[in-house]
Amino acid sequence: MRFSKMFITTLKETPADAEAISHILMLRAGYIRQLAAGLYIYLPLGIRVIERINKILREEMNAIGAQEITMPALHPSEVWQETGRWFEIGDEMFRLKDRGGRDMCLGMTHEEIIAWLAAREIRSYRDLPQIWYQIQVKLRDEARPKSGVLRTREFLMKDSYSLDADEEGLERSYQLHAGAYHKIFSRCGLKFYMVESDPGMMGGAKAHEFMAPSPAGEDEIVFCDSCGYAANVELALSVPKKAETKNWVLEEVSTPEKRTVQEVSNFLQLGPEYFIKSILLISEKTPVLALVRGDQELHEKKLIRIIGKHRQAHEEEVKEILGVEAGFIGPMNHKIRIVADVSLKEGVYVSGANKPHYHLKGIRPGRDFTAESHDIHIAKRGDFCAKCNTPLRVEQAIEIGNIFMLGTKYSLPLKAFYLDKGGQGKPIIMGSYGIGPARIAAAAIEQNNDRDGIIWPESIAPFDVELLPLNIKDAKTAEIAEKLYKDLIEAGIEVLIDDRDERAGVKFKDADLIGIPTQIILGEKNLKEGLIEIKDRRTREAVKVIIEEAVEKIKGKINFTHKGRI
RNA sequence: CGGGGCGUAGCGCAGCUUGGUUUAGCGCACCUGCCUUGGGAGCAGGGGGUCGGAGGUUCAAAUCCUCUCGCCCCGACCA
Repeated sequence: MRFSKMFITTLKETPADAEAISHILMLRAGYIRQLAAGLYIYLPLGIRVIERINKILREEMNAIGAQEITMPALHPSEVWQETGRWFEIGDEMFRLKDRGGRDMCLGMTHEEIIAWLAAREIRSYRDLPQIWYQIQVKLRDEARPKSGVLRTREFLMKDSYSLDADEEGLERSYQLHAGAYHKIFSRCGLKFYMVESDPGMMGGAKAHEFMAPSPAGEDEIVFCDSCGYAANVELALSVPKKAETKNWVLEEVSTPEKRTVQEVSNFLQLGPEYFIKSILLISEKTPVLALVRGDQELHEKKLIRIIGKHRQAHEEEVKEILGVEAGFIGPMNHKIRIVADVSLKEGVYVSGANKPHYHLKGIRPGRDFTAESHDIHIAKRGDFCAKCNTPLRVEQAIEIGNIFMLGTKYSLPLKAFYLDKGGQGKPIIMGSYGIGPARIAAAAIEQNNDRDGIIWPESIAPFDVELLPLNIKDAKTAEIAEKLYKDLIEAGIEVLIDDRDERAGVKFKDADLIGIPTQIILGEKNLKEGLIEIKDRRTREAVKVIIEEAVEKIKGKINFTHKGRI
């Protein structure tokens, strides 16, 4: 491809709207343009990267026996009503009516459509297992699109779905996907982790996320370097540092106007780890008192899994239910359900006395109150691994893929059944698996860039090499550049030749910005000696080679295995 | 949805507080010519905006007021 013919518009300055590195660089280097919030145009360079990623996706999906199909982005509401998600999902679903007044929606994911298809086409256990996938657009009316291509309202997704006869089959399909995902992200040159994740509204028993560590990521993941435990903070278990058990006897202490843990802690000159925070919540059925240690934060999502959907109680409700004003609530003498964090299994604490302006010192869990014990705090750095007691690490990351075991959540309502060997009708066991190609591209940039621009992993760069004839008006330069260009293409290498009549500085700057991993520099002085330069974008190391040997040397530098070309 | 910031030429910005001396300005980009060719050159000439939109105040509005649309960031949410 010729630079002069290709639509490449680089920007010298950082657009004011961009903050994330990948967003800034994709804009500046001419990969994308923004149409509206969360809606992006992919320019010629951008689509080349996406296509290369998609090629890897297809190869690895096909390798585990998955079959490509394509489903509509526009869905009738009925299938979504049958699984209930039409009603469960709120504003995030784009809804519309067709000319006949029928409710429709734009597909945010395709479990319903797959189950619909399976219900019609799968009849016997002999038809199973199946893995179907597509690389197609998803539409979600995100509350807050952000960080360029990292969170958008319309995005490409490789989504696959497994159909199995039983749980063992699902486990196999799940493992096949986990394996394929490892290969995909490795081939894309990403640093990533597979972590346990919350199945959330997708339903089902087990789920994992693939996370590319980056400060631009929206997720936090917790790691144990000793036993390998890795999980999203949304469900990560941890054991907070123990507080020394004091020799207190149970006594009331006066704490006038001191309501928050912070205030009482300062007032009594005691660390927050000696306090019990008591939070009254109203779940769908009943009030629940949640207890966490004063230095811990209550984790809403963990609690949802235990008591279901809930909200904080209003001030009046606190008085009505517990008979005391907020700020002086303690765990003792209540008749309602109490859920305490695991860190409160033992120790001795201070908490509200259930009496205005008084706290109780010397409270012992078990003796003074009883509660259900669950991990309901937010795991943080320095906490200990719940499995092996090693200090945990926390890292920010971009979610680049996820895998879910769904079970029968979709097959039952959509009547996707098959007949087993005994002629019995059984629901198909499903799994669903997603990867966002744009997030792979953005994560690759977040993980690989420098002051001058992008440094693409070879496998997903828009081109393998960029040819830089510095002075295109010099006849010899032009002639050698053209020959090299043709020879490289013939050798199966994808080349961008900067054939513009620009000064050397401009070409260098653009080449570094665009980030093609290998640069071939043709300067007049070197050419006179029969030499060209092969320069590595990442290390900036350059080697001079004899023109005649250039093609072989370049082929040697490019990692062909990475591209799956062998 | 709550909080904050911002909309002036393709991009980055100044002007707005104290309305009129601005036919709205600067840098980059763009067009023409000369010159230059190893890290976003130089000189000369030139084109382009009516200040997000609507309404209002005023003799006079980019500047003041009201409404509205859009974008970014933090939070909530996130199948």
